[in-house]
Amino acid sequence: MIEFRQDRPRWEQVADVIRERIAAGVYRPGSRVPSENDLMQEFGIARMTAHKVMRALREEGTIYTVRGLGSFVSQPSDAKPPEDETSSK
Amino acid sequence: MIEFRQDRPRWEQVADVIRERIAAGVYRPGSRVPSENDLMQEFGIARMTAHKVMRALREEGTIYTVRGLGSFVSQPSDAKPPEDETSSK
DNA sequence: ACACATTTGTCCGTATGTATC
DNA sequence: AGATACATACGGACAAATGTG
Repeated sequence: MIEFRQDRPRWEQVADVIRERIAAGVYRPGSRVPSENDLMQEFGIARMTAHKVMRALREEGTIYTVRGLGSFVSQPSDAKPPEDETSSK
Repeated sequence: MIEFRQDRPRWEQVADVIRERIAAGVYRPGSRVPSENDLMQEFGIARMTAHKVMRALREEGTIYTVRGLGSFVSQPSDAKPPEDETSSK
């Protein structure tokens, strides 16, 4: 169990942990990262807080999310799954 | 249609109703209780709320659940049915 | 073997209300 | 007033187990 600092939002601190695990290869490209429910369990946070974590990681391109399935580590070759029809391909 | 009180969670109030019906013999031991879909219809609640109701009743041992089949009233004599492949049949 | 419907398990997206800082 | 955090609640979607045809 991690200790939450008082001077920074919890969702940022949890996002840091996930980011570190990806960098360390604990979660590899294409594999699933913990669900919001998992984060709730592991870090003892509410669902909305866990949701903020995933949204932050998604918006920076670290992960991508499939509704009803889960979130996955982005592939280095395909960091941002495209909402991009103009320049891709 | 029941009236939901504002001071208690809906899933608790629905669980109360199911519990009362079991106590009254409306749903008897071994017989099926309404599915989550049924609860959605009857009480006008969302599926996740219905799911919470069933989880609460399951965790207190009032019912047991078989995925793909439904949930059933626990037998007083057999409150928690084992996964038993050796002696069944 | 296959398709289909039903049901539960699990997932994410979102909104509201409350409390705290 | 605003940001953070929690609990509740609704909605939509995919997966797996079960039973029937």
